[in-house]
Parts: sequence; structure tokens; C-alpha cells
Amino acid sequence: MSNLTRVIEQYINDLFDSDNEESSISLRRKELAASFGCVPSQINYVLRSRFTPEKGYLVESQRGGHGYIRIMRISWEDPEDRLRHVDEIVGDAISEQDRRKLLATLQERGLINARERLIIEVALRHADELGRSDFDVSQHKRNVIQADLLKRMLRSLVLA
Amino acid sequence: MSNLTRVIEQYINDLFDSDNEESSISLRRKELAASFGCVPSQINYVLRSRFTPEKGYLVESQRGGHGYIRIMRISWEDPEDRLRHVDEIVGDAISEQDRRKLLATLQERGLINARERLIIEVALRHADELGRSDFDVSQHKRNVIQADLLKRMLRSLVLA
DNA sequence: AGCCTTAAGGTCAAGGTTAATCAATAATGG
DNA sequence: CCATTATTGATTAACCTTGACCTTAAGGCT
Repeated sequence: MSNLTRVIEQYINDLFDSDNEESSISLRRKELAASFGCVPSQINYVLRSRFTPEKGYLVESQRGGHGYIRIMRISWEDPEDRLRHVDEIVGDAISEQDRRKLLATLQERGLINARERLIIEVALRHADELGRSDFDVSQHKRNVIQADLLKRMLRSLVLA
Repeated sequence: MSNLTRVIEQYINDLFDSDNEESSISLRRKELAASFGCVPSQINYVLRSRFTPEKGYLVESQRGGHGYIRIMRISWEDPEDRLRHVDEIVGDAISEQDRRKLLATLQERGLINARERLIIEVALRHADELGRSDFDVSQHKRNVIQADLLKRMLRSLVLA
């Protein structure tokens, strides 16, 4: 594991308390970089590539005196199985009908609630509409885009 | 000595909490500054950076004898009010930074929770990425698209 | 009333500190 | 060998604190 990015990623992961499904930690970018003997922007790279919303993390930061970086973990432990399952269900492209059925099913099973379903519906419709009227995208391509978006959102929820 | 601004912000927040959920409080700038051992303009900085309309506050003040500063917390009770306010804050275009701050505020205020924030972030990132790499959309246009999407998602939640 | 004094609060810019961005380059994996 | 991923450093942007100087309101005094 001579990869610095992976080392720092692991270090940050260790900071999270493994019991809590939702927790957050704080860092000083400068100090962390110093302790790993690297340039500060390396930390940004780690965050950008490893601690994204798609992976269930939210990051907040503040510059200036007493600056900080806070990383929040929203997801549960070990969602791997479910991720695969979601990917399988959604597939590479999804029609409007299928996606409605899927969302209904997910809600029934308690994987998402009504509000979450609403946001997802709105985002998918927006993407479809934009592709249709602003960029003249074919229906199939729109279905591909929506499948991608849907998978990302569901993955971020990581659960169930 | 931790961040003075944050300490004063916390002090003011406590005033709101302790005052029977009052929706507005009053201060004397000079006294407050004195009690924190800082320069009076520090108070202005706290107000400008922390008690903004984006965060749901309005500030009015009076100079001269019997001067004062009054901070009002904008009501989020009525769904219609929330809707109008959110629309106002988001505006026609929103930068990545502003949208992140807004979502943090909305979560703090309890209008959305962490999971909802996560889905919203993912949808916005997806829209941005798609515009950037697939359709070569200008940054401003992407900010317009994201503002539109964000408003739609938030509207759906506010009315839910 | 009109002026003066005093008592508030407001603005702005400089200086210090810290994080973000971006583009160039290097390293790695397939 | 090519494409992706990682590393670096220079530049930019954001945040906080302080202080000098400006503006406005109230009350008293002629």
C-alpha cells in the first residue's frame, strides 16, 4: 500500500467510529498534510475521489483562521450487497414505467420513504425534460442518463 | 482561544433558544463587544456572516441614543413562506459553494435531513457533470440548470 | 425651532491565516 | 503503450480580527 491516497483514505476511515451509522469527524488540512509529509492539496484529492456524496459522504469546510474540514458519513456499514442488487434492478437504461414501478417497490420495502421518492422523481423528470427539450437527446440516451442518475442516488442511500 | 465569531454566534443563538422561542431578540452592540473583549465592529461581522437572509434571519438596527440591534428569525412555519423563501435564496443560478451552504442551513433548520441532502447533492452533481462533460455547457448555464433542479426538489419537499 | 453635544451603530480596508483550484507532471495499471 | 489515477506547487479565494473614520439619532441649550 505505497499509494498515499489510499493511506490517507484509510486513516480517515479509521477516524470514524464504526458503531455509528451516522457520524462526523473534523480535520485541519494543513496538519494532516504535514503529518503525511505531503502537499495540502493532496487532501483535497483524497476527498474529491473518495469521500463523495455518491459514496455516502458530505463534506463541509471553512477557510481562514481556525479553518477546518468536516466529513460526515451518512451511509451504513457494508452496503455492498444492496448496491449490487440495486445496480442489477436498474440496469443500463430504464424506462419511465419501469422506474415508477421500481420506486414504488423500493418504497413498499421501506428502502426509501415518500419524501425521498419525491426528490428522486423530480430529479429524474428534470433530467428527462432537459435532455428532451434543451439538448435534443434520443429517448434511449435519456433512459441511459436516467438510469445512471437513479443508480447514483440509490447508491448514495446505500441501504436497506 | 477558539473562534471568536463562532463563540458570539453561539451566544446569540442561545438568546433565541432561551427566550421562550421568541422570534426576535435585541442587542446593544457596544455592550456585547465589551463583554467579549473585542472591537464593536466584530459584532457587525458576526451578523453579516452568520445572521443573513440565506440563513433565515433579518437584522434591523438604530444608531444614536437608545440605539439597538434587533435580530429576527424568519418563520418557516407556513409551507408557502418556506417555498417563497427558498425560491428567493436559490434564485436563477446557484454556485456550488452557495448550494452547499444552503443545504447545510436547510438541514440545520430541520427542513431536510441528511439522507435527503445526500440525494439532492448527488442529483446536482450529476446534472453538473453531465452538462460539463457530455454537453459542453457553460458554467453559468450549468448553474442555471442546477438552480432549477434544486428549486424543484425543494418545492416538492416543502409541499410534502 | 435650530444648533450642539453625546451616544449609539456602520463601513471599509489592511493584515494574517487557512482552504480550494487548476494545470502540469509523474506514476500506475491493464 | 495508452488511459486513468496520483502528486505537486503556484495562484486564488475565503475567513477572521482590528482599528481608523463615517453616519445617524436623541436630548438639552440657547
